[in-house]
Amino acid sequence: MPKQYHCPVELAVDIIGGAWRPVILAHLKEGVHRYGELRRRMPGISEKMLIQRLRELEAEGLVARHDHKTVPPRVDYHLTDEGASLAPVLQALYDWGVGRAERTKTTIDWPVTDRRTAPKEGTPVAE
Amino acid sequence: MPKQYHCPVELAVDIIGGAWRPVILAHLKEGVHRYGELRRRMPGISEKMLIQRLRELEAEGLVARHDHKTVPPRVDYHLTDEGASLAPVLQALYDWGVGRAERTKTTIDWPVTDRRTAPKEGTPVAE
DNA sequence: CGGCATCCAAGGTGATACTG
DNA sequence: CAGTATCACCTTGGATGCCG
Repeated sequence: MPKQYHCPVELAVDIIGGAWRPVILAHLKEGVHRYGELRRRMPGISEKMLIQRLRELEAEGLVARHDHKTVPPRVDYHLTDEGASLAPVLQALYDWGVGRAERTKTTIDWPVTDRRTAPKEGTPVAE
Repeated sequence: MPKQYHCPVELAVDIIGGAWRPVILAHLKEGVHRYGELRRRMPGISEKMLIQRLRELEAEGLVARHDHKTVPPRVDYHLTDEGASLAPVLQALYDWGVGRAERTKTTIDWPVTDRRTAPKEGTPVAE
C-alpha cells in the first residue's frame, strides 16, 4: 500500500511540496532552462539540493532533462506537459508572493536585473 | 537581516509551504472550523503537528483562533482576510491534485463519506 | 474536547572536495 | 559547465502521556 491521501491538496503537496520544488518549477515555467542559470536564480539552494530536486521532479515526470553532450557540458531542463499543467498553481503562488511582499514590506532580492522574468513566448534563453 | 528571498515563490513557499499548512488552509477555506473536525479531516497528521502548524499560521496572520471558553472546550479556527487571499493558490492546488489523481489512478481516501468539506453549521461551501 | 511537554529516530541539508 | 561523493549536523516529525 503506497500512500493514502485524504484530500487532493495532500497529494499535490506531496509531489510539488517542499522548499525548492515550486521555485524550480516556477523558474522553468518562465523559460529558464540551463542548470547554471537555475543556480544563479536560486542563490539560496546548494548544488546538491538543486540536483536532488531536479532528479525527483524528473522521476515524477514533471521535468525532462536534455543533455547536449557537448564540451563544455550543456544541460537544460524543461517542463513536461505534466509539469506545465502546474502553471495555475505556480502562477497563483507567484502572484500571492508578490502581494504578500508588498503587504509586509518585504523586498525581493532578484539575482538578475534585466530580462527573463516573464518571457511570454518561445525560449530565447537556450538555443 | 531576517531573510532574503530571490523570488516571490520562495517567499510564498516559506510561509505556506510544508506538508500540512496548505491542507489546513484548504480545509479552513472550505468551511471547516473546529479543531476536532480538522483532525478528523486529516487522519495523517499528528496532534502535535496540527497544533504546531495552526500556531504558525496564526502567528503569520493567516488564521485566527476563537476560543468559546465553554465546557466542554470548543475552539474554532477561521481564515483571516490575509488567509482568504490564498484562495487562488489553494484552489489551484486542489484542482491540480484532482487531475493528478485521475491521471495517475490514485484514489483519494476521504475521511468523510458524503460531500467534500462541508461544514456542520450548514454554511454553503460555494462550489 | 482541546492542548502541551518530552523523548527519540529519521532524514533533510550544508560544506567541502573531486571528476569528466 | 555540470555534476558526484562523503561527512556531520540539526531540524522535523511521530509516539506517548498528562492536564484543564
